[in-house]
Order: sequence, then structure tokens, then C-alpha cells
Amino acid sequence: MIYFKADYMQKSALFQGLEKEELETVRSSIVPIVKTYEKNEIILRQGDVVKYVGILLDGRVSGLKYHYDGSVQILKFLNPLDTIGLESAFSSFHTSPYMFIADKHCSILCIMYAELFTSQGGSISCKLKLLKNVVNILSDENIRLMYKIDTLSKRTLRDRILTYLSIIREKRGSDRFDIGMTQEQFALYLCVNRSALSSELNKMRKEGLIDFDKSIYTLKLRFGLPKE
Amino acid sequence: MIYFKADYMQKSALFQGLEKEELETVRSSIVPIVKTYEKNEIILRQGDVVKYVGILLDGRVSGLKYHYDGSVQILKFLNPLDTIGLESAFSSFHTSPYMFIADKHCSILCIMYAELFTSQGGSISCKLKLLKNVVNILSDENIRLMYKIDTLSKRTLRDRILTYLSIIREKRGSDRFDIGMTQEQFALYLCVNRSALSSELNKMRKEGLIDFDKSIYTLKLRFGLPKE
DNA sequence: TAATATATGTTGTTAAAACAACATTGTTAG
DNA sequence: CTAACAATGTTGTTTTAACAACATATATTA
Repeated sequence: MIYFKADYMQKSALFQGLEKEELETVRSSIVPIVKTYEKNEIILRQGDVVKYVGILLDGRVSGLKYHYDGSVQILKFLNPLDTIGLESAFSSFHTSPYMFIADKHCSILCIMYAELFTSQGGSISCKLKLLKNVVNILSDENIRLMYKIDTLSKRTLRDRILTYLSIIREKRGSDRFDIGMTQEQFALYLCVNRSALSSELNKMRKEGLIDFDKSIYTLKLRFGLPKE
Repeated sequence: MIYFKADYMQKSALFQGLEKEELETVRSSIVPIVKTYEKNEIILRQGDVVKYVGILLDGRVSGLKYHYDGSVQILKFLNPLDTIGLESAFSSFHTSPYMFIADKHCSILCIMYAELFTSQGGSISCKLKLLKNVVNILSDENIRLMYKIDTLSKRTLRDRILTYLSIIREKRGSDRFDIGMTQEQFALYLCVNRSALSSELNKMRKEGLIDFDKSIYTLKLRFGLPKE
């Protein structure tokens, strides 16, 4: 309860744009629960029925996908104020398409999503705002997924790397940025072999295309990707 | 105008659930335009600002993506009553992430999406219904994109093929289904070389894993994908 | 139905990444 | 500070798909 502070919640994509009074009404018609997770603890499993929308208050969460053959794919990272499981809550299956794992100690505010919209309480204009926020979150998610598809559609390792880094550069508006992943995680995200990634990155560094240190990368290419 | 028939429109994902009177109200507060396109005509270009939401009345549309190097990716096919450009209309950029091309002669009902929600007219409950429909459409789009990512995340051609076919089988609930693509289009979708796809498909047929004729495929594997 | 275009199949060669195995560096906790 | 672990770098071998070039089959239409 203590975590449901209006001024903080207003910063989350789910509640942004709501007036303090509206947030109060929402708060009074739901029963928010704060759950905490230790590092590496599983928050949601693939296929789990999702009845709660989560808002990450603190920590970091990875969204992973496990395949039949044991391979793993990294889909996204969540940071404070991001929502968890929204896309599942509104999908026709109501089940989680990926597994969520706590990267470090996390606290998550959980809201039964049914309460959000079926609750008589809140004004209808408040519901409208909430729904529009959901639409925006889903649109953003869509864009993120399309970026990933753009990356994976590239055949060569180098193209995948450059495509991914270009997208991040565009997002951040800077040639130097933190991708927030170790090489190992980066390899999972790109769906490539870890050691192959390492050697390609070093090759590209030698050629002066990029530079990197830990998870901080510098993209030196100026005008799009190289023509073949 | 003639195309805006309530009983037909109610079948579209955007308008489903609306009562006839509600649809009437919507219709009266918007100016729907029907545009027609010849085969191979461009409907939207990448980066175009999207002000209209389209509903495909007749024909078939491909959603493609062109890359800097000239390569093309197939993202989706649209069939009658599918919406066009909805995901762009609600994204923060309001621009189309892909190019839409008419696969054959098409007619499309275009609605300025601003009119849909800013129009004073319609009851607010009608707006709520519309927004919920948008949420559902975006959720479905999300799932489609995740399927594609699942497919592309596979390293080998065979795994990509099997992943894709398994997803379609699940969707259709049958081992035999029409994927609605030529091998050439299938290769674009899978982001692989056309002739490599052809030879892998034939290899798999010889091994009894699948069968296919034109765009109709039979998946003979029963229990998931083969363990390595 | 012949002629053309489009789609699919086949082969050999080349390029690229996976993979395994190990070396090196960096980080963390007792 | 050092042992243990985690992350990154490096090499050689094997697997796989791209690619080019051509053959065959299937549609389309004049």
C-alpha cells in the first residue's frame, strides 16, 4: 500500500495522465499487492495464466523464452515502472508467452487486471484514459518486437549487430550508449553463438566500426549501414 | 458509403461488438472513403505518416519491409476485414513501419482515425468498445510478431520451417493447411534463401517429416519438434 | 496450343557461423 | 589477498546455408 504513491504511480505508463483524484479512485477500488523476488527467482512461467498486471517498483527483470530444445532467447528487460504481463492479460489466451525472471532483488506491485476495468468505481473518463495507456503500451511493445524482427531478419552476424546498435543509437540519440547486457546476454538476444559474437565484435573494433567496453558501445558508422 | 454496411462492418475486429445504432453513430461522425488499388500497387510506404485506418474490404495485401541493402522481408498478409495501419496510427511516430502492397485488386475502406475517437458524437461507451477492440487487435498483432520471432530465432533452416509449420498447425487445428504463400514468399517470410528452402523442404519430404503441394502443407510430426 | 513467364528443383562451390576446447582477464566473497 | 567464479577472447574443425547457374515444371495468355 505504501508503494502506491500517486506521484510515483503517475510516472508509470499504465497510470500516466491520470489526475491524483482519479488515481485515488483507482487505488480504492483495487487491492494492490507488493511481492518481492530474490535474484534469479521466477516471477512468471511460460504458459502461466496471468491475472495480475505487475508494475516493477524496484530491480530488474528479464523476459525469456525457452525452446523445446533447451535453448533460451532473451526478449526484453524490464526496469522500474515498466509493466509486466500486460500483453498477456489482454491476449486471447491470458497466458504468458514468456518467462519472467528477477535479474536482481525486485519488488513488484500486482494489480488484478480485472479490477482495473470492471470496477464500477472510477469515472468512465478515467477508464478511457487507462485504456488509452494500455493501447500505448501495446503499441510500444509492438515496435520493440518489430525491432527485434528487423535484427533477426539479418543473415550475417555483423548485420545483426549493426542493425541492433543502430536502433539503440536512434532511440538514445547518441553514438555512445549502454546496452545493459553482457556479451552473453547480447548473444542470446541476437540468437547467435556467444564466442562467435565475441570474435565478430573484436573484428569490428579492429576495423574501426565500433568500440565497446563492458556493456557500453560506441557506434562509429555515420550514414546507415554499409552497402554491400 | 455503400460499403459501410453495419452487418458487414460488425464482423471486422475494429467494430465488433458494436450495436447497429452505435455503428450508425460512428458512421455519421466519420467520412469513410473507399479506395481501390490495382495488383502490385503500393498502398503505404515505409515511413509514411498514417492518418487513416484502413479496413480491407476485398483483395489481399502484403505487409513488407525493405532493408537498406535492398533485401525484403514479408511480415504479414492481410485478408478482407483486417485492419491496415492501426498499429502505426497509435504508435508514437504515427508512421508506417512497413510497406503495404496490393497482392491483387483491392478495395479498402479508409477512416481518419482521429475522427474515430475525437468525434464528440458517439456515446462514450461506444468509444470504450472501440478502444477495447483496438487493444485486442494490438494484442493479436503482438502475438503474431512473437510467433515470427520464435521462428527467426531458430538457427537452422529445418528448425525454422518446423517452428513455423507447428505454429500454423496449432492455429488451424489440423495437420494439413494452406500457408497461402509460394515458396518464394515463404523464403522471404523465413528470411532464408529460396533455393535452400526448396531443397530443405524436399529433403524433409523424403524423410517423411512433411508433405506439401503448392501452398498446402502437411506436418507429419506428432509430438513437438525432434530432439537433437 | 504455342509461347512466355513464373515457380520450383538440383548441383557444386563458397562463405559464414556453430561448436568445442581452452586461454585470459575481471569480479566477488571469504 | 587469494581462491573461485564469471565473462570475454582465441583457435581450429565441422556444419549449414548462401549463392550462382542451370534444369524442369507449372501457370498464364495471346
